[in-house]
Amino acid sequence: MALTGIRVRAYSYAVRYSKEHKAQNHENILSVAARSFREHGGDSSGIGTVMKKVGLTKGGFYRHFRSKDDLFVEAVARAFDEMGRGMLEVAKSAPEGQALRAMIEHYLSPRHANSPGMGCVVSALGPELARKPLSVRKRIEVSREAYRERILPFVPGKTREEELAKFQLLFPSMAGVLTSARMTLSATRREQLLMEARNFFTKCFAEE
Amino acid sequence: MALTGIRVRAYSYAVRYSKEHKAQNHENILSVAARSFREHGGDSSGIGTVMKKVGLTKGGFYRHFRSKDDLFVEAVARAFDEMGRGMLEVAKSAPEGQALRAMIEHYLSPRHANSPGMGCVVSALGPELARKPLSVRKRIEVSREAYRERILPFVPGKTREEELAKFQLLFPSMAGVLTSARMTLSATRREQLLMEARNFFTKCFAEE
DNA sequence: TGTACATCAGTGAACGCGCGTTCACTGATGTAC
DNA sequence: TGTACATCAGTGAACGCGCGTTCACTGATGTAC
Repeated sequence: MALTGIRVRAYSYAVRYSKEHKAQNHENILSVAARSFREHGGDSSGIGTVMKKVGLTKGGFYRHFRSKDDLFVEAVARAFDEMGRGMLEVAKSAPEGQALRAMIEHYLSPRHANSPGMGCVVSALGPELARKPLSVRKRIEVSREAYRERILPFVPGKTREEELAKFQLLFPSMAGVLTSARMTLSATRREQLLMEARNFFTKCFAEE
Repeated sequence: MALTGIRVRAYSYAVRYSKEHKAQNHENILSVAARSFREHGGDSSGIGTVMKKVGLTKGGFYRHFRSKDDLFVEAVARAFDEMGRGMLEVAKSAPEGQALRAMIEHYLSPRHANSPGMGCVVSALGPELARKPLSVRKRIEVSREAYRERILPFVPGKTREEELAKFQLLFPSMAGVLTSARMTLSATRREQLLMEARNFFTKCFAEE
């Protein structure tokens, strides 16, 4: 055993399942986790549950990730990516000059409010992310910045600083409103809040 | 034992500790919990830790609360109350007509961003609250509404509906920005974000 | 062509740990008589 | 005035449970020879 580590491997052995098979399971774990974390929070969604939903047993988890923290970081990255992809689609299929408006309406839609598992990471996990240890927060900030960079081209502004400043106000504010909407029990009051917020943010950020 | 339950009690017996002593411990548990929940989240701050900080053992907890959920609800109520009290102080010591502006500056201060354990419940626990079972959310909504009613007199508006609409936009938005600020690793970027947000919200809501 | 064997994704049982909760007990109190 | 006793806040050990993690094992694969 100890010797094999030193021995030069001139060829690669076959694996039980194809590389594609493993990659597929890896993807499945990630996307199930990305949803589960946003839906139930990091502490309340366990590895066992995630793996069962993927169709595997929890023991196999560690062939894919080194720890739950690792999964968390990668699932959050996946969630930011999904969210970014959705936003880009909305922006690109909006009429000329209406991209940001369309994104605001998408973000503050009842649909988004009612499906946290498929929605914005900040609104679903923000405070929890802020409490994570530094090493985790550093990695999460990277994927958050990637998300921001995808949205930024659709934020009006003369300079990049101006765009950044607007983004940093608009998106966190919308996240807060969305969280607040999710806290609101009455469906009519929730939808009213979302509507007022759509009007407000559109007027402030997406009108010329 | 079984019989004593049926017997009519014509008087009340003395207790080991005075009523004040128990009430004091009750208060201590609540305020330690209110802080601990906001600092570490509901799942990560345990009854044992809270009781130890109060100077008691965890077994005694159930002489004060029926369950952890009960503590959570009451601690959140306490947190809303503390927050409301602080806000009122800020509002009342502000110059004439500057109350809301002062509250915005207080809310979006670096001090508030750096001490989640003593700050806004929505910013520290929002998504978690939205995930709680209905019975818990109902009780929490009550204390949130009490908080809102204390702030409302300082929100400008011709009708109550107008004030409500403004409150519902301003405070959740600020909560989102605060959470986002707490997620931001760079202290300078965090303070810059807070400053920009103070300017923005003041301009939008507290200027005539 | 045949066979021994290195591979590693996935299994399922087990581990230690901390949690919320329970419970028999303690002991200071002060009322009942 | 004296004493038996009901009280209940708080103690500390124990409970069951689910969690993240570990590990010996399985078994299909296909290369080395």
